[in-house]
Formats: sequence, structure tokens, C-alpha cells
Amino acid sequence: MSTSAKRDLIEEYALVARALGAPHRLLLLEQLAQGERSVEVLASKVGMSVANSSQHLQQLRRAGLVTNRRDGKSVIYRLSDDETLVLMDLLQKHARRNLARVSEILRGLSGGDEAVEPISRAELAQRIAAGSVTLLDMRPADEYRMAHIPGARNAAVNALVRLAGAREQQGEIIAYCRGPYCIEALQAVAVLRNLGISARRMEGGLPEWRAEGREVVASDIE
Amino acid sequence: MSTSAKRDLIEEYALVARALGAPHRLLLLEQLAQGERSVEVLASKVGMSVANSSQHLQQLRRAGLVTNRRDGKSVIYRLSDDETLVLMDLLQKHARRNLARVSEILRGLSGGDEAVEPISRAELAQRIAAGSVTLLDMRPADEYRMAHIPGARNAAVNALVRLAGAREQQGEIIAYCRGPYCIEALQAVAVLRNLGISARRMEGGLPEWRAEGREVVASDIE
DNA sequence: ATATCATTCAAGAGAATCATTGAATGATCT
DNA sequence: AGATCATTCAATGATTCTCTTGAATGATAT
Repeated sequence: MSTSAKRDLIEEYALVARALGAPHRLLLLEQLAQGERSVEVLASKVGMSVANSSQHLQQLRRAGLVTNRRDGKSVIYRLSDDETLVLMDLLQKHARRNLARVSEILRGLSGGDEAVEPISRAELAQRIAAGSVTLLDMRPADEYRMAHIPGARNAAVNALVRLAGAREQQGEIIAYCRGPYCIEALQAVAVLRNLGISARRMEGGLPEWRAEGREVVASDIE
Repeated sequence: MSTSAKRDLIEEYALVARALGAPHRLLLLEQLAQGERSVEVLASKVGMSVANSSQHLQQLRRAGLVTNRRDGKSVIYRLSDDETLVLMDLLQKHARRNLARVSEILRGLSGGDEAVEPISRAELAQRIAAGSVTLLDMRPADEYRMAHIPGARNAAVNALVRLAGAREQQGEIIAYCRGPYCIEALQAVAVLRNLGISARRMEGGLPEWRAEGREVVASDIE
């Protein structure tokens, strides 16, 4: 009995890990880290069919990673826990430390300039308060509109070159995006540094910022 | 290109999670958390064939969770990182918080007495120094022999009742075992409290104790 | 009530994963 | 050099996972 209990427990732990073990589900979680979403929105965001998304979401739910509620005709999913973010982040950190392919890709994305340390969220918050920083939100416009760090400006990687020419310098540039699996901020920093503009990225992303209870605003307030 | 880079990264993160997503592999990791082991020893410990163990170990290696080296005829595997422990632990914590079945099983094992808070390793270390505690190592004898907390006494759950009758009281009893997926310490506490003896378990297990740089000893020194 | 809409369910084809078996490799020991 | 031992490899069937398709459900709105 005790042996089978152990078996059962381990099976459940494995279930959680398995739920994290498919790229599509990680993409769904990344979306959910931005905030709660309906099945339809999630499906279109990650580019898969609604039925397929629904099934993956249910797997995530069985693993206790997300919860759902009905809102009118829609079913809204959300992360069950801010700790889920920690789990996702640990996965990424582990991969970067121990898998050569991962560190290679990341080095490639950051233009070989991997020595650029990210700025901590705490320090960034101070710098924002002091006004000595220009903040770039590198996420899609609709996500920016829903919530972003106060004072941040929305930008796309493609538009950076143009934007850099016209901009008025105001302190160091800090870029951020979705969170653990974000790469746009990395690219942004690479592009800007190539142009001779000093830039860094924020550690983590908006979800982590929010999980720490820091302020975010929606676009119509700005 | 940037999109495919993101795909590749996420695929790697999922690979890590998938490696954690099979009970047999979690058992192997639990063993490895006790210390480095050869393939043969691991196979017999978790009760699977050598060939099968070897394949699972290679999967863990591809995910960067373990490394191996040759030592004479044997290949010795070990956790690649103390952070691997954190990952395993987080999996368990998440499951306990968010999966009803898990908390039920755990409640059953601890005799319904789940309110018994574990003692932190830091506090335990102080209590040991003060001599005001009786320590029980609930792992198999061979693991105890390889390394245990100084002053701990090896015990099996079955032998606890007998042991409790004969024992000389010396402070509170603290039990520990393997680590994140340990249940023996939980059972020990339940048995002892049923006998009216005050007992708690240590938070985490021997691997976490060692990961913090605390002292362990081998049996022949005792 | 009926129509509509978002989501879930059910069934099936295709791919990936798992355990077993027996052979191959690579290092040691005599 | 040959024998021995631990591990890995390769091939096989069994199981499980993934995605698609089309129908079913459940809630709202007219």
C-alpha cells in the first residue's frame, strides 16, 4: 500500500512534467502568463485549431497548471498559480545552463553579445521613478494595449531601426517582453547595440513584473 | 529565422520537461539525488532492466539533467546540477498544491495529521548542535551507510514500533529521508504520533541538506 | 422556443515513446 | 591477446500521444 502510494504520487508528478513537455502547451502557457484568455483567442494567438487548443488546455488543467471558468458563452482559462511562472522559468534557465543548443541559439539572437546582463526589475523600478530610462515593450500591440509597464512604449523589432533614428535620447533604453520564453527583447537589444545605442533588457518579462505586485496600466489610460 | 529560433528554443524547453515526465525517470533522479551511481546500481535500485535504465538515463542526459563519466568498467551518472533538485521539488510542490489526488494521498500517509509542519533544515542544524533532538534516517540501510546527517540513526518504518518501546527519550524525534519524493519520513511521523510520541519531519531530505553545504558522514565513521 | 455561438467530445490516422530481447562496443584483468 | 564485465545499440511489438474532422453540448440572445 505504501509502495503503491509512492507509485501514485510519482505518477502525478510526472503528469505535471508531461503537461509541460509539449511546445504547443508551453506556448499556451506563455500566452496565459500575459493574462486570462478565452479558448478562441488562445487558439488564434498560438496558431492552432480551436478543438486542438481545447484539448491541450484540458491537459494543462488536469495537471493543475491552469483553471477555467465560464463567462457568458466563452470559457476563460488562466494560470492557476503564479508559481507556474516559476516552473516555466526554471525550465528555461535549466535549458540555457545545460543544453549547448539553447545557449547557442540565445547567443545568436543576442548578436554574440551575450555578456549584456539584464537589469533587475527592482533596479528598473527605481530608474523609472527617477525618469532616467526609456522603456520599450516589444510584445504585439494588442498585448501591450491590455497591460504594460507605465511609461513603456510599444515597439516591434522590425521598426526599431526607423525608431532609433527619430528618437530623442532619454537615458538608457530597456526592453522587455513576455517573460521566460521571450526573445524579442533580446533581439531588440542586439539591434540597438549594433546601431551604437546602449540598451539592455529587463530580467524576466511583464508576467514576472506583475507577479511581484508592480504597477501595470492599460493603453487607454496612457 | 527568428520565428524558427523561438520554435527551436521552446522545443528544447519541452524536451527538458518531457524528460521529467516519466515515473521511471523521476525514480532514477531520486536515486541520483542521493549521490552518483553506476547504471547497474541504479537499475537494481529502481527495479528495472539495465538496458532500459541505460536508455532512460540517456534521455535524461540529452535533457541536460544528468551527466556521466566512465570509471573503470562502469559508467557513473550524476545530477548535472543542484538546481535539478529544485526542479524536482517544484514539481512536487506544485502537484501538492494543485492536484487533489496528491494532497489526498499525502494526507492519508501522514495519518490525517497533515497539520504537522516540518522543521526547517536551519533550525534542525541548531537543535542538533544543542543536542536536543533524536534524528531518524528513514532511508534504506545502504544509502544510510553511504552518507547521513551526523548523529542520525537508521530506521525502517516497520521497525519503528519496536524501536519506540525500547528507546530512551532524548528530545523531539525528527525524521528525514530521500528528498522531494520521500514518503517514509511522513509515515514515520504518523506512526510515532499514533504511539503518543511527539515527532516531526525535516523539510526536504538528505540531498537538500547536502546541497546547502551541511555536513554528512559515512557509516564507518560513526 | 429556436437559433447562434464557443467549447467540448468522440473517433481515427499517423507519429512518438516504452519495455524487451539479443547483439555489439569498450574498457579492464589475467 | 583473449576473456570478462558493464554499458550501449538496434530491432520489435505494445502503448500512448497528437492532430484532424465532424458531431454534441451548454449558454446566451432574439
